[in-house]
Amino acid sequence: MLSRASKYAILSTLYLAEHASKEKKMSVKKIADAIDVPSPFLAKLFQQLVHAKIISSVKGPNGGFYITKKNGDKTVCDIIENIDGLHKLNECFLGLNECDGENPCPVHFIVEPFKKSILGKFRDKSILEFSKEVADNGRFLTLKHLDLD
Amino acid sequence: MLSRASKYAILSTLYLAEHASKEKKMSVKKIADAIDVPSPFLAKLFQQLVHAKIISSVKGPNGGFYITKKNGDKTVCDIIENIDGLHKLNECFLGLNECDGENPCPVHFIVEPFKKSILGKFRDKSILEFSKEVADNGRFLTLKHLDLD
DNA sequence: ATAATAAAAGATAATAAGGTCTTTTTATTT
DNA sequence: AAATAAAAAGACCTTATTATCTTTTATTAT
Ligand code: FES
Ligand code: FES
Repeated sequence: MLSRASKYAILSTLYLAEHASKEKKMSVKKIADAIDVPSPFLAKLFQQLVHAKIISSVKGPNGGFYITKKNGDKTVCDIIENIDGLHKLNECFLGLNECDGENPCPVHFIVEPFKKSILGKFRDKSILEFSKEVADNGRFLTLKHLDLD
Repeated sequence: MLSRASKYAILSTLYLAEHASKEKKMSVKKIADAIDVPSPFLAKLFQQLVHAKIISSVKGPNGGFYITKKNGDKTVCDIIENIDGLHKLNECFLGLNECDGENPCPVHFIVEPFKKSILGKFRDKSILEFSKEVADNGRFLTLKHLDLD
């Protein structure tokens, strides 16, 4: 449904929201290591996100990426829109050209509410709210295999 | 979530279930044309499905593919399992290595019930039942752009 | 000013997914 | 028996995605 690129971008942005700030910027390398994402690839993705004003960046020593209040109002939806395009969230589960009630596939009426629900969450919650939720629940959104024992 | 290959395989098999029988076998070409799927690609997919005894085939003149009662008891789940592998239906929506309640991502509790529900449908309904449902509702499961006016 | 640091930009490479083509085998019809 | 039709098998090509590398530019600390 989402490309790996979008997933990387989402996880990394949430990580950034939780761990960086204007005062404590973070380099791609650090973030990439933390959540186990290929760092040159992430660099590309972050470029796009800066362009879309979803995150901020400063070059040079002590530079790096961070998230301002204003950035934080952006949504996961905005990330997806900029990396994959929103249509990726609205495709028919079985690949029909149109996903709607007019000529629905056999699972449409299961898929439709799910899509509505997830799109809603991605659109209505800001990135900061998402990241707060993650932190409050003590979650680690990393691709690294963690041994949590 | 599902690869295009799986989607093609599912749509084509449902088409086959509705339109072919031991007495009226169908060639790849015909099916591919009907639902607008690349025919050599479909041929490959059908090979795998025959191997997995999900559909049947006979070579030579008036040969082709068809579905027996026994085939018809197979499920969409079986198709997915043979083309993509079932794990494709159980991945984390945001790409985490494990999708479970232990370290869930922010959308896990929306995704989880959806996955359960769709997996249930794919596992409990036979291909014949699915295809009957499609026929009864007068649906066309094709990738061709239909002008339904 | 200079050196160092980190992002931006763009070119390039590797891999995987999707798609096609050719030859072989098997069954059917004439 | 010969011709033909269709699937099986496998090699091959194309495109998109994922990933990396190199150069340039901006910023900061010395
Ligand atoms: S038509 Fe297939 S999911 Fe909506
Ligand atoms: S952990 Fe992300 S969907 Fe289950």
